[in-house]
Amino acid sequence: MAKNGKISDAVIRRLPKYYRYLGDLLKNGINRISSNELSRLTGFTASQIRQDLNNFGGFGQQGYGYDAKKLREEISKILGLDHKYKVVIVGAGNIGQAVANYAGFYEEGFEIMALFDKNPKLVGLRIRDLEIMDIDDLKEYLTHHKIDLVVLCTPKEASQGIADIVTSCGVQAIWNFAPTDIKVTDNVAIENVRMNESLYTLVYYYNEKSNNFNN
Amino acid sequence: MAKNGKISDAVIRRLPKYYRYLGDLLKNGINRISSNELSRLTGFTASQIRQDLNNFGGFGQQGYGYDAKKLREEISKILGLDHKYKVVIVGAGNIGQAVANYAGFYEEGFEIMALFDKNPKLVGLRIRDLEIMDIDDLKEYLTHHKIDLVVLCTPKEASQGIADIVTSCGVQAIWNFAPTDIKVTDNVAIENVRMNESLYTLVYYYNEKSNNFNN
DNA sequence: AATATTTTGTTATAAGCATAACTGAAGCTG
DNA sequence: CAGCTTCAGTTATGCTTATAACAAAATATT
Repeated sequence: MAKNGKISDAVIRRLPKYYRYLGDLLKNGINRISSNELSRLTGFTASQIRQDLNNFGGFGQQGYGYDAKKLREEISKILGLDHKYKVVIVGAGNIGQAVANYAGFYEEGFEIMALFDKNPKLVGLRIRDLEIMDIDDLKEYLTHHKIDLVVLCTPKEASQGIADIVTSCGVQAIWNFAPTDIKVTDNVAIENVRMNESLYTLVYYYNEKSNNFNN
Repeated sequence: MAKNGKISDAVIRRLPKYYRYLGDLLKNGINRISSNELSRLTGFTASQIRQDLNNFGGFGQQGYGYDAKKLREEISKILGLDHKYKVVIVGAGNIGQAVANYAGFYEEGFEIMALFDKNPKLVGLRIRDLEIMDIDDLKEYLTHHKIDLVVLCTPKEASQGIADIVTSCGVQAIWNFAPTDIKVTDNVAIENVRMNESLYTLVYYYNEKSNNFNN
């Protein structure tokens, strides 16, 4: 752990993977798991796994391992997946609709309350049970509904403006799919999904491997 | 740089961001940029930026800075964005369609050649200029077309199987949107877009910040 | 033209992170 | 139930990555 006592970002980003594999194990009826076995599954070293989990307390037992169900619940609590979250999607284009339609989020407690878009051709259209609303009504909506999380799927030119609006209405978490950097105050959590950067990185490694073949 | 002479992943993943901001600068008619100014824009330290760029050669000039156009071209070459790539999307559901419809990829040289899906209701449907093809014809298609990159947007149960098929047909790059770990041989580049993990991480930080408020 | 300033390239230092090693507790075996 | 094995928790080590410092080169200034 860092000297300031804060858990490092790298650790936090490994937790969802543990969470996923523990879920898989439970589905297969396996309830006992060692750091060694988890290492084999996740690709992280057993040492790292033990250290990661120990940041939050001793969830395991020497000579036995970890109880998969208990451990998964603990990680769930750490991440906050034991709560429900009210979500609004802004930008109901391709990505916005894809997020809205992704059933997996519902299962984990993310409830999509509304979708907004600027495009009159989209406004009024129904996605799942929700009618896409006019973005001009976003501020009004947010002042009357306590929303935890806004998914930002707007074109990059509009993103900062929307972010300003939603944070001014008290929203404290933004999941940003726009390929731009959003500035928010320190009390707002923001997480970027940078598909462009991901793709470019892939291409780099693709070429690196292809070049090897030509040597 | 690491001892083995290989550029570290962290460096590679910063390059797209430099690339993006350099593009923005050029759009605004700015052609001279210092590491200090780039630092202000990207949030990375000037020191890190200089070190990153120096991994690939001295693109700047002391006392002057970097020529934005030249530097952007260099990064383009490093990442391989100066080439064109033929892309096939497997899984034409929400995410597959979103990727297909995202115009930005075309601009950067990624040409979507075909879409495949298993669902008979989707097969035959047109996305942009492309008719969604039956997944049973995927192997046949790949044996007759040289494809650089496959975008995997299938349900997680199907993903490994599809990955096996496409790699056996010589595809050496997979952009995986399925929330599962795909095993590929060492000559295949794989990049995962883990939306679940991104969302869970966001929720962790959201709660961390909210808790602070209650103290 | 001489000097001060800017700014990179590069080296040195420090911080962060991951791996390895160790200790002791619990489970397993004969 | 004694000894052996397993395995988590924890400490120590090593490596990687980021930051800071510095020297040299080019630019800008007077």
